[in-house]
Amino acid sequence: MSTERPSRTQLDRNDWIEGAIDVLADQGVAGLRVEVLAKTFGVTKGSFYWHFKDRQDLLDAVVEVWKEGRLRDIEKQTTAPPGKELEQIHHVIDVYSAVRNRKGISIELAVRDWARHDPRVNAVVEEVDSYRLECTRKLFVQLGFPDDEARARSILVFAYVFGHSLMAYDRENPKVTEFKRWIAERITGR
Amino acid sequence: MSTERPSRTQLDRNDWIEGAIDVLADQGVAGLRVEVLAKTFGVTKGSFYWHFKDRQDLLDAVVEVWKEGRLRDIEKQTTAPPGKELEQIHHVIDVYSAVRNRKGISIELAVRDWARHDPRVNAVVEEVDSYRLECTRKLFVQLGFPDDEARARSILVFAYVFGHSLMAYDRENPKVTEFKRWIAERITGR
DNA sequence: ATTGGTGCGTACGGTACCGTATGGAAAAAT
DNA sequence: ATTTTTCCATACGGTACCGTACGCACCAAT
Repeated sequence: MSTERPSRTQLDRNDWIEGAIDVLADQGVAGLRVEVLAKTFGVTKGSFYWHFKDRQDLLDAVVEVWKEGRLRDIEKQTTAPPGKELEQIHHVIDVYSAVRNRKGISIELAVRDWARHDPRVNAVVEEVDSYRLECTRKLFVQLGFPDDEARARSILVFAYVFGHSLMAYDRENPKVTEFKRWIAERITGR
Repeated sequence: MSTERPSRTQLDRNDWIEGAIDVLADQGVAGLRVEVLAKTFGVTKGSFYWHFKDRQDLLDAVVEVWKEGRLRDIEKQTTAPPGKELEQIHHVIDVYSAVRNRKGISIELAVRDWARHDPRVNAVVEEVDSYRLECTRKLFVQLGFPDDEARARSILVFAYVFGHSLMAYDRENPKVTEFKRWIAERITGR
């Protein structure tokens, strides 16, 4: 229905995982059913149970792939040449609260909701959050802020962007861009 | 298992709805099953289908009750006598990001996740959000901020508190209180 | 040509639900 | 004391899944 590959002859573990992440993005874990997912690939679950032990095996793999992807992205987005730190932080805020990257936000929210009911997922999310906060803290420190203030600002950064995506406030408001800029300035400014 | 009433002889519609909200808080909509809910009351679903047309009927009622409750709370929490506006805003931030009120936060997150997959619920959430933002805007205006800035600060307030509850950053960090205070100051200060 | 592994289809039993039909006890109304 | 209404139990059919057993076609190696 959505992401139908031009019917490659074979499916491997990664194809299943990517498909699962697509479903996760717009249905949540609850919508992640083996037989349904198989149908989107045009195969039966006989194929699925060849590549995976059971449904939980797929879920574990999804979390793992998500985690690795996040850690890589965070590292990429929080390394800045000296003098570009502020710009980099603004970039982070933009990426997470943008209308583009809609899918990324959906995945983020789906995983977080998943984490609320699954301790193992929750542990992964906490790990990712810690890394995010730590990397952002460093950026603020390099900007000359004291360590505690850098920590507080990092928390504010991500609480804001995630909360903003929760509220989905992008409903046809022409001043939204202006508000976003003001807020970003408020978070990062002196 | 959780909120077992001392077995009142009868159950009415409201009992079911309140029980449903409890389940919603710690399982999400996906965990809201008729037969399961009946079991927590010590009755069978025969009782449920007496009070409700079907499962959707219960879900609609839950959303409605949630909405009304929110609107009342918002009004209560955003009316301040002149001179107490700042204090009131800080109170709002506290309530939503507190360790107490854990259930309220769980419900809030569950409803928001629900809204992502149900347009009708989404409409209600947007309505509630609008009211929250509007009421908070007024408080900021009364504090002397220009209108646009008041709007931006309102968005920041709720994006922050919801995002903060998403991150669940209250894990044994002794400085959390201090950070929260700094952030709240940053959001409301000049 | 035969063998063995790979990748998937088919078929099955089992579970957890939803919604309906029906009956029955107990309280309320008459 | 009936009758009616209220509230719930029981029983049933149906659906959407999960996981397993097994079969079959295809390809590679020998």
